[in-house]
This record gives sequence, C-alpha cells and structure tokens, in this order.
Amino acid sequence: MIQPDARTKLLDAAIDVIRAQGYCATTVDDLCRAAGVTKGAFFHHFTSKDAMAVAAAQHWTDVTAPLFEAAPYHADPDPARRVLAYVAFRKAMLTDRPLPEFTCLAGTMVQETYDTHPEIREACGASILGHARTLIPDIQAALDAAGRTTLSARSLAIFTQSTLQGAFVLAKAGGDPTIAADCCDHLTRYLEQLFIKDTAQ
Amino acid sequence: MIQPDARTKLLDAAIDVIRAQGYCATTVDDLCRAAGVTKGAFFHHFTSKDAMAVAAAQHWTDVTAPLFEAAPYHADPDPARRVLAYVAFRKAMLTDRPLPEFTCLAGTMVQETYDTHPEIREACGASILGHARTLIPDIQAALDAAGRTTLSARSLAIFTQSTLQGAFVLAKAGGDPTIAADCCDHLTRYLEQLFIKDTAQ
DNA sequence: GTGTATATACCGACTGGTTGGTATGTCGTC
DNA sequence: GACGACATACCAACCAGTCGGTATATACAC
Repeated sequence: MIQPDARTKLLDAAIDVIRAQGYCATTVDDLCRAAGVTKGAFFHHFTSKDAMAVAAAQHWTDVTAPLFEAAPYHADPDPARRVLAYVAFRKAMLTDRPLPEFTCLAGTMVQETYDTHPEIREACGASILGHARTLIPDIQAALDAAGRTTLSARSLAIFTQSTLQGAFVLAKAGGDPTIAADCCDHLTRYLEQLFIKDTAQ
Repeated sequence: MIQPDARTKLLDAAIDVIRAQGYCATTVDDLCRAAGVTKGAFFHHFTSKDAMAVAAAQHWTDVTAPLFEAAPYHADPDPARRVLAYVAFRKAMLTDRPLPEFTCLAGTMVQETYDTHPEIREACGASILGHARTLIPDIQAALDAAGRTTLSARSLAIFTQSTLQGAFVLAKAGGDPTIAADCCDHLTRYLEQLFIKDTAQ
C-alpha cells in the first residue's frame, strides 16, 4: 500500500473537517492535525488557506465523480429508469452513514464564501454544476421519450442538485437525516410524473 | 419616529451581514460597525457572539413571519391555489433583489454551526421548521381535496422549504439568481401534479 | 424639590489567546 | 549538490470578550 503524500492527506482531511465545521471555522492547524502533517507541509503545497479551499473543491469532484461513474445504474437501457436509479443511489448514500459524511463539501463551502471569495465560489460552482451536467444526457433522453419538449433538461438536472442540497440543509436544521431521504422520495415522485408519456398535447 | 435600540440595530445588522459573509466570518466588530453601535453595547445585550446568533435566528422569524402572514394569497378560497400562490410569492421575492438579500439567514447559519453549536442549530431549525409548519394546514386541505391520502402534508411542507434552501445554494454556486426562480417553477409543477384529483385509486 | 440609591443602557481602551502566514533548517534522492 | 518534501520556531494581526467608567431614568425618603 502506497502512502498518500501530505497534499492528498490534507485534501482528504479538508473534506471531512470542513463538512462538519464549515470552512471559516476550520483552522489550518485543524486540518494539519486531522491530516497528521505539519504546518510547513500545508504551506509547502498551498500558497494560502483560500488556495487550499479551491483545490479541495476540485479534489471533491475528483473523489466523488468516479463513485457515480462506477455506479451500477448506468447499465439500465431505459434513460428514465437510469435517472430514477441515480436518485435512489443518492438516497441510499445518505441513509447508511452519519450526517456530516453524506453532505456536500461544495454546497457547504459556497454558502460561506460566495460573496467574499470569488475563486472559492467558482470552484464550488464548477463542482456542483459539473456534476449536474453529467445527468443531462439521460434526463434529455427521458424527456424526449416522454414527449416533454417544453422542459429544459439542464434546468431539471440543476433542480435535482438543488433538491439534494436543500435536503442536506433541512436534515442539518432538523438534526434528522431521514428528512433528506424523504426529500429524495418527493424528487423521485416528481421525476416519475415527468417521465410518463405526456398525452396532453 | 422612534429610534430602535442597540439590540434591535445589532440583530437587523446581523441578518444582512451574516447572510452575505456567513456566521464565522462575521466578527463582532463587523456587526457593531454595521449597526452603528459600540462593542460595549454588543456585550451588554448579548453574553457572547453565539448567544447573539441564537437571538438573530429568533429575530429572523420575528421579521419574516409577518411578511407571510400579511401576504395577499391567503384570500383565495381554494387551499391548493393558496399553496401555489405561496410558492409564486417566494419566487417573486427572489427575482427583484440582489442575491444576498433573498437568502435565508437560518439556512446559511445552520450549515456552519449544526455540528459545533447545538444551540444555534436548534434555533435555526426552529425557524425553518416553524415556517414549514405554517404551510401544513393548506397543504393538508389541498391533498385531501385531491384524494392523496398516502402523502404526508408535513413531509411535503418540509420539501417545499428544502427546495427553496437548495435553490439558494445553487443560485450562490452558479452566481445566478435565475437558477433559484427556475427551481421554484419545478416545485410549482410538482405541486400542481399532486393537487390534481387522483383518479388512479 | 432635593438628595440618595439603584438599575439600565451604553462607551471604548485594553488583553490574552488564536490564526494565517513566514523564515529557516533538515533529510532523502536523483 | 541541487531540489523537492517536509519539519520547527516564530511573528504580527486579529478577535472575542473584559472592565472601569459615564449618562440617564426611576424610586423613595426627607
């Protein structure tokens, strides 16, 4: 087994610590302690705390993207079922682990930084919207198959992510992860309705 | 015209500053400057910064609740239309002002504090879930009228709030308020579907 | 109506611990 | 022996919170 270098250890630690505490409340020392490295290593790899946040958002994408690419639901030949299976996959992810571990790093960071740290905001936006973009082809195909020509696949893809981000916020606010699972069920119901052949036109 | 006291000025300032900068990044001096009061006044009224945050969450409820109570949509005799008009009201609120001014204080704060400041988390949760609760009667009536007996009005009320919170996050991430308006449209479409008489059973 | 007591609201200089960041040194390796 | 990857020691700025003090209002006694 190869030892990850200090940079990777710091970025991995950032994902855990920032999701639990928030970006601002997380100190450089916190990250170094969690990663088991020294402050010298931190500033060797990152010019500043903010620069690390930008890298962490990218790292978040790098870590999560393969998770979805490797997910089994891509095998289904029906695009509508693939989209629904994606939501089911997301729901499964958040029912079997503690709250801080299923929330989104980019969503958490962007709330704190969107007005004060443009680079971090942009990196978080790229992570979230980039993930949304991966859903567009299946959603487009499902909408086409249902004859929903007036709906934008991009807008619906963004809505799925917005629903998930909102689910995280409400789960945190209520201190109850089942709230998030509940929100996934509503999203599923909405999508099912949309993907049924539209006979009204 | 009566001058608001230092406490009220600080809580009003907190709503603006924290929504833009986040809770942790907002210093006590920031708040005092924005409110035009001194640090002495701050710690005269609040025992700590955290205690102020709890009061701010309550103040947020106190300020926003009358806004919804006074809204015109309550006049409609049809509960389903009242719920839809509520969402339209929320959408209107976020299309005519800059991003930081239409987001939710409680939603912003809870992301940063839910794992580290139980009292603040609870106060934010009470604000958001309390608002959701005000929607339950209309939603319940609309579901009843549509014959949707299997759906929980509470769960759907929470979902409306989760959708709005998610819309804020995505709007911040994309740096684009129209994303939030788009999400409102999807929510409206979902609710319309649910409030149509269910003939399938 | 004057003096005393008490409480509330507020002021602003100060402090001690924390934090992001730096300067310099060490060690392995190519 | 130069360079990348760290470690250690240190610093200046900042920040939550303190503390002694002032101004004003109310209450009661005489």
